[in-house]
Amino acid sequence: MNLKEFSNFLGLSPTTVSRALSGYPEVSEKTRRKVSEAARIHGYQPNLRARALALGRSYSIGHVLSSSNGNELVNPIFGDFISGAAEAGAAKGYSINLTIADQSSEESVFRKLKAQGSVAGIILQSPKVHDQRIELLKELGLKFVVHGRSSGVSIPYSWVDVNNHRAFEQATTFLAHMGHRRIGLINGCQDFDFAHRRLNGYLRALRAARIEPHSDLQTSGDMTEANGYAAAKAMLGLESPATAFLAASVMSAIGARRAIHDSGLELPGDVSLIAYDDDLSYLSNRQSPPIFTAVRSSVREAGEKAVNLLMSQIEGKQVRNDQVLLETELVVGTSTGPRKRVG
Amino acid sequence: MNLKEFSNFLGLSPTTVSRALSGYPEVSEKTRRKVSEAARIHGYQPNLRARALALGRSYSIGHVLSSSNGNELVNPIFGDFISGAAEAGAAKGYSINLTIADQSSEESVFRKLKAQGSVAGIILQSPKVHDQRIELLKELGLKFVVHGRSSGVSIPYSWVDVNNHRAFEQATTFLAHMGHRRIGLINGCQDFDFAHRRLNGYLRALRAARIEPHSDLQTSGDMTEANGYAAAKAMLGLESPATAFLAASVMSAIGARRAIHDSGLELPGDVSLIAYDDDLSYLSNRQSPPIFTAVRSSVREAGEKAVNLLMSQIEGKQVRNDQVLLETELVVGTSTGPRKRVG
DNA sequence: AAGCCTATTCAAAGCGTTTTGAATTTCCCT
DNA sequence: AGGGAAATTCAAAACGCTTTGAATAGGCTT
Repeated sequence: MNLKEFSNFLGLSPTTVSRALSGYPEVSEKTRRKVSEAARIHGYQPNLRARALALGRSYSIGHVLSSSNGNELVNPIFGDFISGAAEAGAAKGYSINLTIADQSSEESVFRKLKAQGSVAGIILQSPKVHDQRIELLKELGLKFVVHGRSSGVSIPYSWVDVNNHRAFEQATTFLAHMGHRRIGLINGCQDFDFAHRRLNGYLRALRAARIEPHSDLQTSGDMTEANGYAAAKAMLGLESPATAFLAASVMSAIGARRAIHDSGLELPGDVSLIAYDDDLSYLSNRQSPPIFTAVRSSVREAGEKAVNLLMSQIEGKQVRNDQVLLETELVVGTSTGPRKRVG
Repeated sequence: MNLKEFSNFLGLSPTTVSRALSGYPEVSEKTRRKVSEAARIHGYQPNLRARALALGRSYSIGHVLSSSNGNELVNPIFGDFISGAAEAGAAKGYSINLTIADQSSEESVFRKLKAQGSVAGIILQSPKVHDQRIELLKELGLKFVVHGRSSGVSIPYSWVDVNNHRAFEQATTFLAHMGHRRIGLINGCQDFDFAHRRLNGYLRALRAARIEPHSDLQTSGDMTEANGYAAAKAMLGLESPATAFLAASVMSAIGARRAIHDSGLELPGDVSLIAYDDDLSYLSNRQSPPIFTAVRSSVREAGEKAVNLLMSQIEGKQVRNDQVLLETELVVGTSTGPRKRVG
């Protein structure tokens, strides 16, 4: 059933029906009621494609999932992030348009999204240090919000990020106060901006505590269980082994925990461990007390915030470069304790 | 730049340009080359919304993410599944349309997708036992493929599923052959069809091995680390404790592993553990030897297969009810061993 | 060079909305 | 009852594409 048929059936013009349904004031309350009642009963809904064409905009928010070719690593936070984003969008009638692109085709995907007009705006994920895509998106004139920031990009843009620097500085300091001086950092991939900031926060705290940083105690890589295991295992095997760890995700923390057990050590008796906790729904660390001492910030909430920012940009008149910095909370769980005195 | 401008610029009619770009035979090779060259240089791409309207179909595949209200649990397999789906879709120019709905609004979301014509077809996720949505989708005349099956639904429909029954039967038998007789099942939520089938596979193997099933040894719930821990902990505390576990996901297996260590037991010395492994990219169990003995099937592959099935249904003339049953492989890792003889 | 058939190209009519500007109705006032 | 303003309603023109049916150009044959 299309508008023409439906309005014929009602004995009204398409104009009136369209206006009645969109809530314009030029239509009498009586006919509006009649129309919306009939629409409900007969299940009439305006065709979204036609509507988008006439309106010149699509009620859809683009996400481009990047598949680093070959290595098809899906970010574990993706599910929770997108679910938050979808919910925030749904509240205003937006749905999510998901595309996938490898590094080489990403630019052309953005251009296509722009030319085809299939999205009203874009959420950019996992920015790298000096991420080229930000300038590209500005240049293309696409509206976007970045989940994260990109060090080295000087033009203004809109973002939602966690205070990663402060989070890792705080966590490192916490361990230092417990007497730990061999603190291993199991970081995410260095290319990513958030990993970069976390490293800086860690180094800053070490400096403040007058602890010499050691490259042996700093690793970075995919935030998988396996990598967490390998990194922790290596740092426990050093001549002067780590007595505490900072893991970039609960997933790597789980791997580290396995390495600790494998090495015949106890948590938190022999070794301490702090995780960065994205508060993922299927990997909850919200027991009381929490399993892992952690710096926590909900990635779902970040998804919601990012979409809300984007929508205010879409609906707003002027371009705004709103920025939201989320703080983490340090929650103390059962994985940390004072450094064990040897001998 | 739209078609009219672009064709004006080329000194050709919109008709010819449109045909040249869509590869119709009625246009000379010479002009086609000229047109596509110019399109590349000037970055012309047909507006997707207008195209969809004219063609009467959208190049988009719908996924409805269900947010069981309040409890916002995102399925951990979602990321990998959707990434496989997106990739298969992208190969044929389809993008993914993601909507979110809670249980109560799900039906109206389907109706809306149909009425608005915003998707060419739908992928239905995580079917329950006798899932109402299947009949609804048939009735609405939407094309769809189910990821999983639904026991109790008798009408024919298209699906991609793993042989869950066989997988759990095989895993249980494997443990029984190692001498285990107290085998705990840490299952997914019973409402879901896959959990139902897994339970049946487990029971069948027990029967074949002449082991009496015990309700103490069967739990079901969200496939989280926390639940895996709680379930295993309880079964290890029984008067006659479990000596082996089957976990419905690697995530619950990790929780179970923690419970085992917490109870002062060793893996696989004291207790054995088999996981169902979705082969998630960030939770890989592909080390050699694998950490967990597991029944494995890639959920990413399932995503690809489901979308391919859907697209053949969309593009094909007649409605086909293709069905794909994926088999799991049993990979032996370091988490299983013969039952420890006591005393 | 004329004639015919085929290979190209084009103008115009959709697709299902929204929206502009005009036409109609309604209502109130004198 | 008549006139004018305000409140409703409508016809027609976009939006940017595809596609049908008609028109033109091109290539052969005689």
